[in-house]
Amino acid sequence: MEETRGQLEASVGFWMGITYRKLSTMLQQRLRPYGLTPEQWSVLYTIQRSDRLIQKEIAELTHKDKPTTTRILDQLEEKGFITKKVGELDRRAFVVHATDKGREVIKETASIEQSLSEEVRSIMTDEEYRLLINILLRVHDHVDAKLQS
Amino acid sequence: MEETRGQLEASVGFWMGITYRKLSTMLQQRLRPYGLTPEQWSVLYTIQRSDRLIQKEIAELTHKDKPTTTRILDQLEEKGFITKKVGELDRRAFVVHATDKGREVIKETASIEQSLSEEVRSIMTDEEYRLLINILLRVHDHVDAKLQS
DNA sequence: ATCAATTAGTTGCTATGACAACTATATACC
DNA sequence: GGTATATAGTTGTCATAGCAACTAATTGAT
Repeated sequence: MEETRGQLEASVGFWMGITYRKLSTMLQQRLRPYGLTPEQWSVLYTIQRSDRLIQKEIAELTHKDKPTTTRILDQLEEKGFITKKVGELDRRAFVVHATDKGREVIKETASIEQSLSEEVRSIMTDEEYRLLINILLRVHDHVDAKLQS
Repeated sequence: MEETRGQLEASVGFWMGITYRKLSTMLQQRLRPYGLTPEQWSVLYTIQRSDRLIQKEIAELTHKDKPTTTRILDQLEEKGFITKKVGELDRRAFVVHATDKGREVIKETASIEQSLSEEVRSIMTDEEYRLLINILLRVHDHVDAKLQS
């Protein structure tokens, strides 16, 4: 079956990228009316869920590097979804929290992300789903460990 | 186990993205000495494998859109890995083929991509690997069908 | 207490990808 | 044959990500 899919079918990495981008595009289309991209959504969701995080913590939770986090936060701030406040204990750090508008947009859009997740989940068995997550985490951790060295 | 991984663990899409980027970064680091990125590598590999493709075909085989394909081909051409020739039958199209230098660099680097693929494959059973590919394709096809409409 | 090393965040550069608007050529319809 | 439509490719814009170099504040070592 895979033989009909082009020359790179043997490389699970390429298929992971292709499938991920398709999923991301679909979420992007559904979120567009709310003025959020999928990555902005995930950052805002993380902020709103655990309020009073600093950027470093947001970066860790969302698995983004610091420059990417800075820029996504800039966009969320421009759109009025978050505010940044210089840390009281550590004046290098910014404490980020969601505005009412930010909490509101997450409330409105949470079902969009959730329904896409459920849609994906529905095309496989629970056992397959569990295994998929498990394999992704194993691959991630393996490669992550190698990248440190 | 997944509960310790942050707030987005329920969304397989986010984990697919995070894991894919880790894999891509690792391949990027290993390919760097050869002056190729993972995406450039996959395009050049595809060209060198089925010579005399036109850009549209390359785009389809590598699952990239036309603008992205144009730009990656521009970079490969600048580096002397490919040449473009106006099509004889269809003067809108460019026939792309790999130069000796392009074929040489794929020969030198094929083992890098292969060993990373094998490394990934080694951290799961054959059955898990088969299932992973199969699930990725199913998700891809499902979302792809939805995106058309 | 001072100076070095660490840490939080920013800025710049490059690559990729989605999307829209565009040019040039080819095909179809009448 | 001429016009409408489709197709191949390009260009521009924005968002994300990796990487390197940077600033400012903090911590640590003596």
